[in-house]
Amino acid sequence: MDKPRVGLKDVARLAGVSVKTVSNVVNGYVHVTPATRTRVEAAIKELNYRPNLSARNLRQGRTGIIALAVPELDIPYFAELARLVVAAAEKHELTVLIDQTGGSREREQLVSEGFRAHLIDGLIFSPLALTSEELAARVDDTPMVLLGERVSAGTADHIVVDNVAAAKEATLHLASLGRRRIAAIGAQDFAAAETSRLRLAGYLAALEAAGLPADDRLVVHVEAYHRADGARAMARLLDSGAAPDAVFCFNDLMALGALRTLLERGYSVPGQVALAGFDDIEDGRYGTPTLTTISPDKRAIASRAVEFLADRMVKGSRVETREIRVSYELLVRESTSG
Amino acid sequence: MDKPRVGLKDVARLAGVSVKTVSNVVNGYVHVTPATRTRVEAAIKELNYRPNLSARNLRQGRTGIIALAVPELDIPYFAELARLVVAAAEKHELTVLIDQTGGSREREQLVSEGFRAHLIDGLIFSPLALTSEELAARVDDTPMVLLGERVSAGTADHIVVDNVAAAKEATLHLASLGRRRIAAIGAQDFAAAETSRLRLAGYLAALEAAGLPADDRLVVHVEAYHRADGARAMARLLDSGAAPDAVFCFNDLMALGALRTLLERGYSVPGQVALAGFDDIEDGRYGTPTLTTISPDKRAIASRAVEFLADRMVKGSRVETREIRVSYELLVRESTSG
DNA sequence: ATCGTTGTATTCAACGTTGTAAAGAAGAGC
DNA sequence: GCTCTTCTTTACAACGTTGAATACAACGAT
Repeated sequence: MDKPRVGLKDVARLAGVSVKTVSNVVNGYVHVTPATRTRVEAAIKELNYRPNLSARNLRQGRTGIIALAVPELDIPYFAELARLVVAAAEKHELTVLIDQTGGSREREQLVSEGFRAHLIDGLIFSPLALTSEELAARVDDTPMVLLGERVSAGTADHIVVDNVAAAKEATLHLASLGRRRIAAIGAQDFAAAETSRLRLAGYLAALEAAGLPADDRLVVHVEAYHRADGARAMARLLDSGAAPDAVFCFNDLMALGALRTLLERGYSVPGQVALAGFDDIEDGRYGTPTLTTISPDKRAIASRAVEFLADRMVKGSRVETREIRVSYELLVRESTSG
Repeated sequence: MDKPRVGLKDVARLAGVSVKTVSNVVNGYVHVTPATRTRVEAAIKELNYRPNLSARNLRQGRTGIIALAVPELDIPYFAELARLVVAAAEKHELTVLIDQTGGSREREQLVSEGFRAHLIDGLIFSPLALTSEELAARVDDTPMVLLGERVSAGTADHIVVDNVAAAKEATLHLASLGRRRIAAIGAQDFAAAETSRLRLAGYLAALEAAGLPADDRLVVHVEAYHRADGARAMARLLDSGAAPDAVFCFNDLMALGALRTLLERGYSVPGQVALAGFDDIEDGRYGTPTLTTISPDKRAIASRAVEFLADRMVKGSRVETREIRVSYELLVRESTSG
């Protein structure tokens, strides 16, 4: 008795009705006599029947599953986002399947080319390695919503935060504290590094607006946006003798790494070096000092992304591609105001 | 031209072969002439054909999808675990669908009762609210592997860490530093709180072994295992006048919260209060001070869980239920050895 | 020539659902 | 009693795929 595999057929036989009637009961169709309904429900319970989703999906041409493709789940920003997306999807009766790309071009290529085709009805994608051009070259026609800035990505719906303005605001905040040697951690060179480019642009714009000179030695490049990268970058910055009195890290994770390095070496934060990050991850609220950061409206990102996707799943590609900017907020905490 | 929906049929027509032949090519069946294969492959590419997984699944009776049900993705421990499970599943050619239960009895009940039935081939479940009895009462016959201690859960495969021994070791470590008033943060009362019970048992065992008196005022109860709970618990502990000189937190997240409270109030760590956690999440390695913790072998947990599941998906319920203990390690860091 | 044998391709049915169309039952109105 | 309508239930086909069985060559070996 390993696989009794019960289907509508079995329930129907037991209840003495047709398969379709059982189907009707399961789907809450209105015109079913209370008597039959009860009988069928009893049979369902007795056999412990569960609808076979594969069959249903095949028949209906849709699965009710959407994918969320992010670089890594244990980057807190994406974990928080994932939680919110799953919650938002639930409201639309959608299930979320999470794909980890590891930020590798290869895996992102796969995702974009639709290797989950026919399994998912839509895709929310936060690309790291793919350029706008590569994304535009996509052939698969599964509805997709992109997260994160991609210049000229007119080929898909798009949820963005005004990275330039936000980075500028964060940097200006540091300047407003009287800091003159404001460093930036998180510059990146490769083609697809939009986030880095935009935040750097905001940083530079702020320096100019504040009448501060831009100094190449204050801009530190990193490989990835992890704690370890921030820690290393900070170490390099300090060793270089650039003597920063403030640092804007392009994300919170690097800021936490940088913070660790600073404290390890006996610097006081914000006394000697003020520190600001980007993302508002929960860790930043519990470190010592707590972390000043740019807080993008993640809840909005998640819910708008799901909305867009749900909409496009109905309307198909007939609608113009849309782009939405969600709001952000500068949260001043101890790392700049202790 | 909204939904051209290409299937084997269309490819077959274009290539001038039968549907089955196309299927054979897609599945890498050996006996296909190079000529036909090339022709079919050309047709596939031209039409941009993708196999319909729902149909395939329906036919084969399996989906290749397993679910991982955890309380919350943005609890770093689970995020890290999720990443490892996804990676392990990939090796078995399985896709992971992640379910967030929020730790609510209702959602956990749903998961356990198999509301994803027929969509998933197996389930890796880390329950929080359900008792062993409730889990044992499960009717759904989808293979399941449980993560985390559940006394007498002989009904499903089971991956555990020796929580009692680990908690004891952590506490003994604190005692070995000469601390006499070692507090515990993370006690819980409800029926299903196995983790809490076991770690508490380990803590008490260590006190006894070290010849220290157990003091109720040093044991703090919490609602959940988040940073905020740890912070509040620590505050209560300090306010109560219990004057601890060390604290063992039942997870790292609470330890980070507790750390925040301690530093905020000017305590030196580990000078005045030493601090140890459990889980070895990455945050703990970058705080200041870095966090002493018990590091369960998460990689093993993930890979064994997937292995067990894959095995049971083949063998069904014929095999005896198994239980595996994975190893752990005490990592001494600054919060106890600064 | 005949008989396997092997390799290649096809036909057919089935997986479990649900939409469509239509059949049967039960009143309402004449 | 008869038709017309409304409610309830049914039979059938189809979704796209693949396993089983089978047809058809081509080739050696008899």
